[in-house]
Amino acid sequence: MPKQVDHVSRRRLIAEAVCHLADEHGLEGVTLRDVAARAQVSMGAVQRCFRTKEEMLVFTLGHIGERIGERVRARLVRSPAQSAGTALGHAATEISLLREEHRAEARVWLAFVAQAAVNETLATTLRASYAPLQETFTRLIAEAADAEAGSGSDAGADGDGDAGADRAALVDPRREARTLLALVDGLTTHVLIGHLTPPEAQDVLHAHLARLWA
Amino acid sequence: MPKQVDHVSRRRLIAEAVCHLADEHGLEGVTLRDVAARAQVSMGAVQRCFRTKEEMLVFTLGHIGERIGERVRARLVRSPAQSAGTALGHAATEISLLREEHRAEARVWLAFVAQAAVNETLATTLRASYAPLQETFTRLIAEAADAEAGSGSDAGADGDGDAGADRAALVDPRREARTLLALVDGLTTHVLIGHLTPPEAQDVLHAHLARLWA
DNA sequence: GCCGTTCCGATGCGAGCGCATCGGAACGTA
DNA sequence: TACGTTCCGATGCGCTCGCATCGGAACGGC
Repeated sequence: MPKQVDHVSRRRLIAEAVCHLADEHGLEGVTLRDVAARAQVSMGAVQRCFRTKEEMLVFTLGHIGERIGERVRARLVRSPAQSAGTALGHAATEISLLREEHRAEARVWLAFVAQAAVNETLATTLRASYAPLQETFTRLIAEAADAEAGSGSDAGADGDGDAGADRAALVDPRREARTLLALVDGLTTHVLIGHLTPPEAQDVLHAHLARLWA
Repeated sequence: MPKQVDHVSRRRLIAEAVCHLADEHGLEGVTLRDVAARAQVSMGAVQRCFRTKEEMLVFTLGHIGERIGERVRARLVRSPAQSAGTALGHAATEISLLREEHRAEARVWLAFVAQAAVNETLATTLRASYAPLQETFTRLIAEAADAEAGSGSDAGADGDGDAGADRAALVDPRREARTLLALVDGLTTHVLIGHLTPPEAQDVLHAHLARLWA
């Protein structure tokens, strides 16, 4: 066998270049030539890895989705000892992409989301990333509600003596997960366009989470 | 004076054409030629109205923002007799753009939001639309909280006897407005990419509003 | 009726795009 | 070492883009 290259890692390398360019100039600023230049490979190499530009974009989107999902998972195993409620807060903070180092990722994500609204292939890829994310959040919320129902309230300020079980029955974990996911995406968007500052968004998110249990 | 045309109405006509095209193929599918064809004018006419493409896009964005803001305002004056709480619900439903006839508007909006993340001019225009919207929601929430504090709870199911005043003090209207705005935008986005169905989003929104007062 | 002004449709230009093509470099195998 | 296979960098093609240009149509004032 003659020269052989690692296609997988090269595809990832190219996907990273796509991300950098999309972060700077939006998806419209992503051209095969610029991608090749940014990835330090030739255009021919890019064309070998991806038959068309769309194939490249779809792969990149999947790549980002995987990375974000992985980050949430990593964050969850990093803090397993604490309550499900705090774990939920950590996970939500993780996907809100508010920290400066993830701002670029958020911009790229937003660019793809907009494109997915008019491109079914991208939309499918995007949904494939959202589904497990929502699943994870649903589970976390259910666990947190169970924990709250089982023990007394740990951080509540008011003297409400009602059993948590009642509240757990009132909270629909799936609906709450959807709410949280949509809220986080909306906050991220508003930060990106400068309508909210990161601390303001953080404050909103924190308040929402706090109300979930209070 | 020789031939004179109504520039204002022509600009609006062109803006509508931009919206139609952006709805179908995203902002990338908006070219001067296609816009001219869709608006049934020549390319020269488009170039006369807008010196550059960007100027056209900025105007279009402002146009949409104005239209949405106007719709909210119209909805509010149409149902003034009811409580501030229901008015809030109506306004939120209005900007969530979930109804089929507004889905196109939502897609265009999303396309512009994504572009605004990498284009300061668009971002400024966008913020100019969000600011009064948030202002309106802040006011509505404050009024609703006041009304709740003044009278007894009207729809609460639990037998909680706490005075509403305490709760009103706990609710920060501005923060709630930010939350609601972000949630609505997130829900709209998730509907557009097919992650949620309109009824699901409607359900989430309704539950969130209900919890605001309960 | 001629003129001055405003408008616009058609056309051209340079640039940049995605994609196809191909000659040769690189490298394991015999 | 000679060969066969895999890879890739360079180049070209056809196309579309935003924008500039310009000749003439439309129309009120003199």
